[in-house]
Amino acid sequence: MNNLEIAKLLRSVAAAYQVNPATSSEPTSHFRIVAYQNAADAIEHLTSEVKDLWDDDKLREIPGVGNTIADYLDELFKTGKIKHFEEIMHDLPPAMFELMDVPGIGAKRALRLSRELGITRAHGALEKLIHAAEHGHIRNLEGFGEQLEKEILLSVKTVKERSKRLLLPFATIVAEEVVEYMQKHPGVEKIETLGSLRRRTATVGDIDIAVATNKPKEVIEHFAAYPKKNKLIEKGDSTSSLLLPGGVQVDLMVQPAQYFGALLQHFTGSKHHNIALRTYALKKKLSLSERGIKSGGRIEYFENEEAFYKRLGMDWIPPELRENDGEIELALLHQLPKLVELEDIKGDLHMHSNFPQETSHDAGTNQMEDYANMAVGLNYEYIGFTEHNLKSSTSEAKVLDVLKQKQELAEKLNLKLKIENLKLCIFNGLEIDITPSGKLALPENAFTTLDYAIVSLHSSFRGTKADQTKRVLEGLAHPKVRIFGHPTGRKLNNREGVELDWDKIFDYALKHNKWIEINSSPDRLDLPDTLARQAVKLGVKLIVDTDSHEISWLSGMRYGISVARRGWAEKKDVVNTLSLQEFEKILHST
DNA sequence: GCCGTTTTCGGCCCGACTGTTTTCAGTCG
Repeated sequence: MNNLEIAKLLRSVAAAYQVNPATSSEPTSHFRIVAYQNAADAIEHLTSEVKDLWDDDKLREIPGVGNTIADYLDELFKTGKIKHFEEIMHDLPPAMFELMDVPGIGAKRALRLSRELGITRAHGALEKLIHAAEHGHIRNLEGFGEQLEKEILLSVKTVKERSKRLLLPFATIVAEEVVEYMQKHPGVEKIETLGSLRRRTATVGDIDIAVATNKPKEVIEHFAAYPKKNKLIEKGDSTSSLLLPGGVQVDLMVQPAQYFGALLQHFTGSKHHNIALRTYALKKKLSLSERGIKSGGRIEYFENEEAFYKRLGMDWIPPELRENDGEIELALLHQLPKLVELEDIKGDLHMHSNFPQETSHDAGTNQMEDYANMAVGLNYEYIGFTEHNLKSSTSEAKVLDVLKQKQELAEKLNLKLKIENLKLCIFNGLEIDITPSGKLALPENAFTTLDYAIVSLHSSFRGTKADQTKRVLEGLAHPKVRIFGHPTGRKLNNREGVELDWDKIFDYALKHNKWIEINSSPDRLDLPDTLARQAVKLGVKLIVDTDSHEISWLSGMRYGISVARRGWAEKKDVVNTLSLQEFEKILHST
C-alpha cells in the first residue's frame, strides 16, 4: 500500500467513527476522529514511503501517529489487513468512502446517500450518484432538497473533471488576472493572493485572495460578477467562492483594512501552521482569528502581519516556511533563516541552445548568443550551456568532433563578450544521461571538451531503491560531473519520481563536491521542497537552474527560488549565488 | 487517538457559509 492509499484508509476509519452511533456518543469520539484525519494528513504530505519508515522502525516519527495507529500500521504491513478497521467498517457500504471525495459530501451525507439510493459498490459510485441527481432522486431525501441536489451534481462533475492540481506558474497567472479585475473596483484598498499560492507550493489546490475594504458587500458583488466564472459557489458577508473553467476554484475573503494583518495571516495558512500558532497563543490566553487577537474579551487589530506576529512575541515568518516544521519555535527565538532571494542569483548553469547536434532528447530553440544577451539583462555573471548528449548511435569520432565545435563556439562567444566589455562568462557543459546500468552516455575522450557536466535520469524510472541509488552514485562519480539534474525525475500530475536513498546521495554529494539541482521547469520543480530542506540541513550544496529550452524560460528562475526558500535555503546553500570568481573556484575543485 | 517550555492527564483552532428548518447540522478551509 502506498501513502495515498494508507491516508485514504485512515480517512475512511475517521468517517466510520463519525457515522457510528455507538462510538459517536462517547465524549472523546470527536477527537479520535480528528486524530485519524490528522494522521491521514501527515501521511499524505510525507516524502518517504510509510512502508520504508516501517522497515526502519520509524513509524512513530510521523506527526500524528502515536502508539495505537503505529500498531495498526504494523499489523497492516505484516498481515496485509487491519482487523479492527475491518470490524468498524464492516457494516458500511464501500461506496460511501468514494462519495466523500465530492466537495460538500462528508461522512454523514455519504452514508445516507449510499444507503438510501442503494449505491453500495465503490466502483462506479460517482457515476451512480450523477444518475440519481439527474433523475431527481436526491431532492426527496429528508434533509436534502432541490438546491443540495443541484449542488451535488455540479460538485461531482467538477471532481471528475479536475483530478489534477494547478502547477504553480499557471495558478500564478490565473490569480493575477483575478487580482487585476478586482483592482478595478474602487472599494478595494489592499489585495493579496494568499493560501498555498503565497506559500509557493509546487502545486496549488485553490486560489485564495484577500481584500481590505470598507465596502465588503460591493466588493463581494463585484467578485461574484467575475465574467470568466463558470459558477458562483457561495456568497456570504465576508467570503465568496467562484468556480472558473477547468475546475479552478477561487476563494475571496474581505475585511476592513484594520483587520488586514490578521486576515493575511489566517488566509495564508498553512492549516497546520495556524493550528500550531493558535495552540501556542492559547497558552498565553490569546485567541486568534482572521479578525485579530482576542485577549480577555477584548480584540486587538493589526494592519499588517509583522505586527500580528510581534504581538505573539515572534518574528514575522516568511510564508514559504509556514508548514509547522519548526518555524514557530525559531521565530520565538528570533533565529529564522535569512532565505535566498531571486536577486542573489548570479548565473544559470542548465540551458539548452539550438546548437546543431543530434541530441538524445529535445534541443533548445534559441542560439547561444540570444541566451547571453538575456543573461546580461538579468545581471548574471555566468551561464552554462548543457545540451543533451548525442544519440547513442553516433560514432565516438563524430561525438568528439561535434563537441569540439560546440566548445569553440562557446569560446568565441566568450571572446565577443569580452570585446564588447560585457561581464558575462560562458561555461561549456553537457547534460548527460545516466543509463540504467549507471554508465554515462558519453565516451570518455569527449569529457575533455567540457567545463562541467550535469547528469540526470531520462529513462527507466522504475526499479528498486537500492538499484537506482547505485545507478545514480555511479553516474555522479566522474570528476567532470558537478550537478545532479532534476534529481527525482518527477513530472507533476504525471509521474512519480524515482525512489532513491537520499541519505546516501546527499552524503556522497557532500563529500565529493557534487551539487543537487533545483530544476525550475513548471512541471518538475525538482528537487522537491521537502528534500531540499533535508539537503540544507545536511549542508549539501544546491544549484537552482531553469533548464531553459528557449530564452523566455529564463524568467522561470523565480519558481526554483520558491522551492529553495521552502527548503529553508539561505544564500550560502546555493552555489549559483557565488560571484564568478568564487564560482570558478568551486567548479574546478574536487 | 495524540501529545507535552503550565499537563503522562486532560485538554484538543476557530469561524464561515449553505440548506433545510425555525435553531441547527453538515461541511469546509
